[in-house]
Amino acid sequence: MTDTTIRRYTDEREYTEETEDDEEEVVCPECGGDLVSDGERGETVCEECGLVVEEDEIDPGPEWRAFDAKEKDEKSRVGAPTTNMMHDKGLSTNIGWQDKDAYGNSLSSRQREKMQRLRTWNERFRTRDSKERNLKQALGEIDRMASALGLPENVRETASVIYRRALDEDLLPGRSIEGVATSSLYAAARQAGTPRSLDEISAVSRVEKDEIARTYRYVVRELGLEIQPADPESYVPRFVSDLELPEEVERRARQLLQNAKEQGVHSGKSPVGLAAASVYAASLLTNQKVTQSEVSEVANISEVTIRNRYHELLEAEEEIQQL
DNA sequence: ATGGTTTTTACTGCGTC
DNA sequence: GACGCGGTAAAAACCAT
Repeated sequence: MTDTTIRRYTDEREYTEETEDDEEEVVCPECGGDLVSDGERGETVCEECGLVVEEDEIDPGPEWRAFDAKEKDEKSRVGAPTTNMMHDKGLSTNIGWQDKDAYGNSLSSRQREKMQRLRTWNERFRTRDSKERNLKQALGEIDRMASALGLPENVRETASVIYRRALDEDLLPGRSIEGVATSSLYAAARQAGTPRSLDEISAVSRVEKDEIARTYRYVVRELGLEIQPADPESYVPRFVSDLELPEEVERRARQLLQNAKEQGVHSGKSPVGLAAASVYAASLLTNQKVTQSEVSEVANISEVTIRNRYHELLEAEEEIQQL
């Protein structure tokens, strides 16, 4: 047991999951020969066997140079690398970037302008309504979960703000809407000081706990959300009311926790466990009849943990009184 | 992967109603 | 004897490296 460890119990540790992939080697899938790109037609052809490898319509990766033909020639790619990451798997309408018609002939300047406008609008609509749909579904989910957890209005709003930001920052591709929605709610609940444990959250979500945790970390990191480790005190009121204990217990519990904090006993421990223990200890001190198993029930914490924690709480209490 | 820390699980003994 | 409580050892979970 060390008192220097200031590990925080969080569900928010960051994992580095970023992988910077190098550009893939461009070789012919058939014969392995070098590929030569034909700027004229936007095709890539194998030197050896003449296989024509289709160029991608709209590059789903770095989108910003899809219209720049010169760049494209220099860094030509084979095929569309990540179509699965797109919500529609790249199946919705795409308009080629080249100003050629179906036969490879150049378009008149009038036509070119027209195509340009079409591209713009097609892109706008495509992304807009996919995002709208996305948002609608997510907000529905957030609402559903929030009411299942008895979370107030402001938390839902925060959650939806977080979700929107995630959407704007293109954090969605590769992650489920559900997962991100759940994570947003989790984050919002914590930010608002009415945290729900991962267990509680995952109970009402359609997503596995693991994924929620992972997505949560990701979202928090990408959006630079600042969320402190949950404060044990914020769980107290809920436990107290679930157990139908008087308000006196709540006050006492808070007091215990504050003392513990001053003594630094709480670092690295589960906030939920601490809260549960404080409630138990407090009801002991105020002569309420509550069993450990009852508390462990509402807090979703093992009795053993409650025992360990509440001893520590009482010790901390004594120490404080001696000063 | 590994290691250190915390939490959980499972079991046991003790006292009381 | 069931129940509440305490303790312990081993397993599992978790975070950090």
